[in-house]
Order: sequence, then structure tokens, then C-alpha cells
Amino acid sequence: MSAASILHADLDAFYASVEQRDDPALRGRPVIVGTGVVLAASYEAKALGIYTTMNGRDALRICPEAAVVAPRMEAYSKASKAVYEIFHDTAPVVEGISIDEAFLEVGGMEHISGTPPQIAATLRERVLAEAGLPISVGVARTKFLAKVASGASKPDGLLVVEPGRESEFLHPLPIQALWGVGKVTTGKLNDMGIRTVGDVARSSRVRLAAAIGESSADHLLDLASGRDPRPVSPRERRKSIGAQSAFPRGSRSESEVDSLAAALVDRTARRLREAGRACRTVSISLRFGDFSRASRAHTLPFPTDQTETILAAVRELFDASREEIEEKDLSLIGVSLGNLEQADTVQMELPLAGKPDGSGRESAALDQAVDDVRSRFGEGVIKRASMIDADQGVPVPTLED
DNA sequence: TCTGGGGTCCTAGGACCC
DNA sequence: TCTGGGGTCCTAGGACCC
Repeated sequence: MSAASILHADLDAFYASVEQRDDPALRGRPVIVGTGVVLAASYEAKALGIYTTMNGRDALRICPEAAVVAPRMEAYSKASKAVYEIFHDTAPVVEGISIDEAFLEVGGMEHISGTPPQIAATLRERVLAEAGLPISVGVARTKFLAKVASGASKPDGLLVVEPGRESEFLHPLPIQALWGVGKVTTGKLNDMGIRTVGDVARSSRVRLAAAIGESSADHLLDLASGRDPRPVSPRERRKSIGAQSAFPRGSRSESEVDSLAAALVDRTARRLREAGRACRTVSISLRFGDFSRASRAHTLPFPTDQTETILAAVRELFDASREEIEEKDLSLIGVSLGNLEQADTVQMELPLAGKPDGSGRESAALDQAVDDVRSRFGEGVIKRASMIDADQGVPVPTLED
């Protein structure tokens, strides 16, 4: 059996800890980040029953003396970068999971930096000393075990799961500790009398599969039995970029919805370009007053990073959803860009009113588009300029260079 | 517990191609 | 003309995670 060489490092109450670090008056006090809903709560606040996603008014009812601060995303992003630098300084392979959480592979480093538990202890000291933040670390043979270990060690803890004692550690835990088990799956498994991870490990695959499907059954059986072959590996590139916005219930005029959608498109398209990517699939999501949801998607025949092209697609999707929107109370809209590609080939679209009529209007439009691209990206970037028949989507090459 | 704002992955059905 | 299997892409919805 291989040694425990995977670290899962997880910053404690991250946003709230950054606030307490930056404002000494908040230290030792219950702190709530987020004015509408609770985005993060300090451990002092958690101890009083405050949790993430809780309504801010309810939180203050429970704990009137709590300090409520508005989120400062830039400060969190900066703090995260500083911590990640320490991660990369600690291990050759770092797999970032989120702004406050990562896996580190530290096998084979005994002669350089010590055993995995020693490396984990040093990491915690450095993050506290250099970034001013408490962090919990789990050490185990697999990613899943390391992750559960860091959770069990919180707050400000270190827990090593020795390979010989994995079942002893894992099996008494409730099934919600398994990755992929949320409310719905918990209900299904409880109905079968399955409550702990050990219960899952002892279940028949056939019974599990009948309740939750083949793939989930295999996944849960593997995790519950300590099997998790996934190596720590740097994250693949992001697969989608999106933004959403919730608003109070009440009817929204068409133009209000449209301008909010345009703002969301503007934000996401900007992030897309900053990342040097282009998207092919544009989708919108809707949430209604009764919390039902709907989504619509459209895939373009070419990748784009252009706000206007994306906005045109988004408007069509909203048009296709108009009846639903009129019938129900809209409470959230979102825009998401998927099928991301490297932006080395980007298509710009310039719509032409009407059919080509031989007047030369279309080639003037094409020249204009070519000039636009050249002014943005410089000479020599254009591989081909084409005209596409919108009805058929067939590119008609008209200029090569 | 009456619900933020980011994401990922999975499933199922239909269109379309060979 | 009908039938079949296999594969890919797309859309919509759902569950889940931090």
C-alpha cells in the first residue's frame, strides 16, 4: 500500500478570516460577510448557528452583536494568490479546487523537505506567518481521504490518516461525507437503510445501482472503500464562464430584463477576452418566483469573443423564452458561455440587412470587418474573411490572405 | 432554511451521419 | 424502400460542490 502523500489544504472561514486579519477590531468576534445573504461566517459566528447561504436578517436575529461586513472580492483574490504561492513553493504538483482550497502531492520529498506530515505542519506555519490566515490540512493516501481529513481537523487543524486506519476513520462518517451525496441522494440511500459510509461499503452494487444509477453507485462504492485513483494534477482549463443576477420578486418589464441581460453579457464577454478564450455555446438560465428553473442554449457555428455576437444570441434565447417569462415571476437571470476554445481563431460577425443584391454593399461590409480586426489585433492576423449565409450557415470564402 | 454567485458532471432524447 | 447499429453533437434539466 502506498504512503499517505497527498495534502488537502483548506483555508478556514476564508472570507471572514481575511476580514479579521485586516481589521483587528473584528478578531475574536462573530463576523458575517455579505449583507443580503451570508457568504461566509467566522468560527465565532458559526458557533452561534450562523451558516453560509443563510438569510442576513435571520443571522442577525440569532446573533445581533455580529459584525456584518460587505464582501471585498479583490482582497480575497489577492490573499488567495499569496497562499497559492506558498502551495507552489511547498509541492511540485498543486491542484487548485477553488479560491480557498487545493490538493498538493508531496511524495518522495523526504530528503528535501521531510515526511508528508512534517511538510503539512510547515505549510500551516508558513500560511499563518506569511499570509496571516489559519488553514487546515488533511494528509492521506488518496484525494478523497485527504479532503475528509482536512474537514475533520477544522478549524486550524492537521489530521493524518495512516493507510492502515482508513476504514476506521471513514466508515463511521455519515454518507453526506461522500463526494456527490447531497440532499436527494441522502434521501434515497436513507430509504434503503444506508446511513454511514460503512453501510455504503457493505452494500451490494446491484441494489445501489437500482437506486442511484450505475455510475453513481460505482463512484460511491469506490470512495467508501478507500479507492480513489485520481492523481493530483494541475486543473484543466475552465470549461465555462458565466454570470448571474438575482432580483426581488415582482414583474420585470421586457426592457429591464434586456438591459440586465446586456450587462451580464458585457461582464462575461470581457472575462472571456481577458482569458484569451472564445466560446461556441451561449446559454441563459432563468429562475422563477416558485424557484423552478429553465435554461436555453444555442451553439454557434464558429467560436466568438465578441460582445455583440454573444448579445445577439442571448436576445434570441430570451425571445424564445418570452411566454414562460410572461407567465411566471422571474427572479434570476444568468448568462453562461461554454464550449470554450483557445481564442487563436475568432470569428467576428457583421450582419447584413437583406440578401446580397450585387450592389457591392456586402463587400464593403467585409472590408469594414477586416479593418476592424486589423485595428484590434494588428496586421497579418486574418486567415480568412468569409460571408456566411445566415439561412444555411455555409461559409462562402471571399477573401484569402 | 424560503435561496448568492460562481462552477462541474451526468443523463436522456432528438437530429444527423455513415 | 425499409431497417439496423454505432457514433457525434446539441439541448434541457437535475444534482452537487465551494
